[in-house]
Amino acid sequence: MKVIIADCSAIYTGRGDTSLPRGVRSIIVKEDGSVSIHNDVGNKPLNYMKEAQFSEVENADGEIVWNFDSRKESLSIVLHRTLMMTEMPLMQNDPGLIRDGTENHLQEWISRYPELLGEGYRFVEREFATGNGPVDLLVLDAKGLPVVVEVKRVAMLTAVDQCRRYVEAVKDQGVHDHEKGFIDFSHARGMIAAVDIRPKTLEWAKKKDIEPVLIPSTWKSDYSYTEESVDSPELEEKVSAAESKDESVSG
Amino acid sequence: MKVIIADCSAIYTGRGDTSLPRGVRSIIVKEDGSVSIHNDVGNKPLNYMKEAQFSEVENADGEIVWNFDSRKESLSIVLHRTLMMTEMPLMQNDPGLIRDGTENHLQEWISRYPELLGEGYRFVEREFATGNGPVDLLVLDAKGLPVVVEVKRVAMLTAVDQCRRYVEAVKDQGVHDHEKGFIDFSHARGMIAAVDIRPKTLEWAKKKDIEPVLIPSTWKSDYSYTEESVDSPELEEKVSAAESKDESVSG
DNA sequence: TATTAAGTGGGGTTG
DNA sequence: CAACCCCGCTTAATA
Repeated sequence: MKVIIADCSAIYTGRGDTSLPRGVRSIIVKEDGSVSIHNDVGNKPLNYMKEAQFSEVENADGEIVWNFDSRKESLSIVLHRTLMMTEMPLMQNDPGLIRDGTENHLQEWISRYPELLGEGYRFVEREFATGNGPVDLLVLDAKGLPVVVEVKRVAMLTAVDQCRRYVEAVKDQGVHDHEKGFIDFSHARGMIAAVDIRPKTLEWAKKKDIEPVLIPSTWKSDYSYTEESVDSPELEEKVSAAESKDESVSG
Repeated sequence: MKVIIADCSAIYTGRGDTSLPRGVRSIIVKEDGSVSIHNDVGNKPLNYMKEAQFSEVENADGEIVWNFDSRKESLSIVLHRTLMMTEMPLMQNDPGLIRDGTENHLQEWISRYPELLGEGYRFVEREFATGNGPVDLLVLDAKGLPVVVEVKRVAMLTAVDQCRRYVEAVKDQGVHDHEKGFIDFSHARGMIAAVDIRPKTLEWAKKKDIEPVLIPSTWKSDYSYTEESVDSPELEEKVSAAESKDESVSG
């Protein structure tokens, strides 16, 4: 990884178009060709590009220009004055971050306890294809009628939007020949299962006949207690995989 | 800005929970207290936190531990071995990035040419509050009926969701006493104005009575040609504002 | 402070 | 490759 401090300006064209006025910033170039320009505020870079093709040229004013190009975008950085440049090797094949308590975990956990959603509810499928995107959970209520469940940690208005879209999509399917038996989607209902449902979202969901279900925030501790394949094994796996490949300074 | 290269590990708790296994990475600490941990791939940090309260302690193994705390979250970094540490001042009051061709620009441009949306259409308001979020454009059609317009550069399914939510929200308002006259929202319609509408989105929009309108991709050149208050003035304003406040090394 | 939405969103997954 | 969705999204604007 290279770190450069420089009085620089930049122009990006690609998915958008941006220009960065002249100023002293840090430029970080990674081993894979990724580059980012940082000011001294916040975590996001001002400009950036990943896995780019690098080339150095000189402009009409005799200044160094770094070009980073990929198929669809390009970033051009003018180094008006370079104040510092250092380079240090980092770990290769970084195992990366272990996330816990993600929506995916929550979804998996709820699928094991469908009774949380309603008495007599039965789990059918996760990530069920509706035709307008996969819905988190497909379950059957006590009467055997399908319920389409959008799982969220925090539910906002867009969760209601999503859920309605799925309900309407499955209704278009009519009767579905599922491996677990025929499912008649013509009377499908929508449901939002979330640890936190915002007041406005709650109101809107009820108005649109999407049933809100609150999941107790204690689910996480129960999850890590019951589900042994989550914490340490995943970590150990990642670490050992990384170590076996790693040839970096950390070895 | 400080840049540290260290063999480190980290634990974050806050909006989620993550753990970062031990490895050599770069740690960047900015002037405002923001911190981020980078590996040698991509532009995104592994762990990060903004505007945090810093404290340094020592753990049971005699290693240095950096804690970054804010009201709702905390990041703890164990420095097993520090390999490098440098510090350099950057520009203060960075003018930041100038974006061009944003959705906001597109929205403003369309509002000047409401005829694009339909013959005899009149512009009423941008960012009109619907009660379920602000809609990009509120216009009146040739008959004087309100049309709620969602503007997008690229329209996906969520654009249809949004637009429908706005239409349904304004319909709840009934007759609205707008400064430009009474508007009867009971017959409000929805519209998506976008440079690119994806096939599936187009299909879904039609199905849900949201009228799709394609904006020619040439809008950008027309915009920068006709709208003089966009490019150079904004840049100059930002730069001069920054310079007047700036006390950094770039001055 | 909370809500809402855009972003060069990033990144992973699935068809 | 496109479509779709989660993310500790981040950041900005607005009420």
